[in-house]
Amino acid sequence: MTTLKERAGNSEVKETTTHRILVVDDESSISDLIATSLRFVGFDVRTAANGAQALQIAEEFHPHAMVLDVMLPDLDGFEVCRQLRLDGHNVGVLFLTAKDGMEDKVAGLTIGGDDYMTKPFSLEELVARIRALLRRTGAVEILPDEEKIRFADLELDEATHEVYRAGQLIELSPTEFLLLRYLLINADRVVSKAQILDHVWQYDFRGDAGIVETYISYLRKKIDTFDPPLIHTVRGVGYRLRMPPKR
Amino acid sequence: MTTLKERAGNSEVKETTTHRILVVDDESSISDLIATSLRFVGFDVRTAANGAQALQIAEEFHPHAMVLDVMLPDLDGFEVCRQLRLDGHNVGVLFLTAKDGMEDKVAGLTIGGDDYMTKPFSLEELVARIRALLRRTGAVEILPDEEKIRFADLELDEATHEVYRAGQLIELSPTEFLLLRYLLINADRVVSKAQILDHVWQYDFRGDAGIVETYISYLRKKIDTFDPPLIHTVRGVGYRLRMPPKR
DNA sequence: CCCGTTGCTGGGGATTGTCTGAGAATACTC
DNA sequence: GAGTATTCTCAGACAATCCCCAGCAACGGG
Repeated sequence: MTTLKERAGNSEVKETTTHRILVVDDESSISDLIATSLRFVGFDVRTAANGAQALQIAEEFHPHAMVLDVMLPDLDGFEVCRQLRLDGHNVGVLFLTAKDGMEDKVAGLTIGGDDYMTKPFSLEELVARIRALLRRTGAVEILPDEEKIRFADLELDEATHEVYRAGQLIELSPTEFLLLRYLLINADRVVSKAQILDHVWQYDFRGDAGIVETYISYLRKKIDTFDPPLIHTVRGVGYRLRMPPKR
Repeated sequence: MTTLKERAGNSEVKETTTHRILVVDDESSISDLIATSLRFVGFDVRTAANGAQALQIAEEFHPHAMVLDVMLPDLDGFEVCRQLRLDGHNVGVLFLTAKDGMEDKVAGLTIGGDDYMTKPFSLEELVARIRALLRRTGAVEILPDEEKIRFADLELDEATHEVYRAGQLIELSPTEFLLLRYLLINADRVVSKAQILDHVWQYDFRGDAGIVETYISYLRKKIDTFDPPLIHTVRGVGYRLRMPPKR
């Protein structure tokens, strides 16, 4: 996996106003990864390694949202959440759960505005869900209410999971959808295959970057057979979504 | 008819005006669950863990409706209700009871606009009943009195529990009805199987999400054999009620 | 213009997600 | 208390998707 540092200064859409996010996970590799990613898109992030610490930090930090592993060394994630609510913190929570066993415990996690993801996940998805969470819990009037991303005659709707090109509905597989969203968020900028891999694929993906080429090819077949092609290859660097130079 | 335009965030229909609901249950996990759910659909919620506390809070909070466990550590639910009425509080009550002989007793005691449910229940149903309660007790001119939800040629009537597709009456089992209702409330947006499970099924359901597939299949057989199919699968994400793409 | 490098794309096997029917267990109804 | 409706589990069938590979195309430096 490429380091996230290399991306500094050249990608993602930054938040206009700073929202505070508290990330709680006992594996520092995971919380660092998440924190770096969230910071980079403009959030104000703090991390905690256990439940007690989380409660303590929340007390002074007053996060708008939390990323909370359900499996913590001391209190479990649910308890942390419950205590926060008792203290009157109106905070949206994105729970993280391992993909085994816990699945039944997951019941009840999506009531209210909360949400959950199973590990491993893709960072792109994490950021998208945090945004959705902030939007839902109403803590935020700043984020646009409409969950659509547009570029040229491309339109991607997060709520309905629909994609239109030139007004025409296009069916995409889950991975294709994530990839296109990443390209759209970074419209007009070049993104490297490594960046794409880091954001779109699950963080434990151990294949090579060739897979990105395959999926770019899929996307092109589906959305770029229309007239002005939008997905452009920047040889040796990566890909870029851009309008044809008009004159 | 529930207006869908006032939909907020990514699910449920929010109240236009805030109504105050007091939730009384000695199990904090239950009252938390209920409170979170009610808050999320826009109510102003307070909780109490026993009868005395309930009376005290009611004194200053003046709730429009209450969710009241009949089994409380001190006074029982009926007594709490009686005292409130004596004090001139015109409040609709939704009683909660465990699933044991008590049911008949409760049924006899729910006078006027009151209602009761046996534990465990589904959150979707709870919200529906609170709304019905507010409507009946008249405390509320704000909620629309026509209790119908429509989408395309589908019509669901909350008062009569009837469902029509293309003007034709369709018989649904209780669970099918709740599921369809949830889909209708979230018409046009994707809902995950986990969300459906959390809202439609009883909160103590410990099975896996496969049950949702089964019920979607039942629903399709009953309401989607008509011409434009409305229930659509979004692979890897969930389900969505939508009109046939009209372009 | 040649050739190494990089990117594109079709093929295909493995995996995963979804649908549906059958049947057991439970809850209702008369 | 028998008969019916409903809920829920499970497993097989089917299809979409994921991922790897290999051959070919395009590019660009010498």
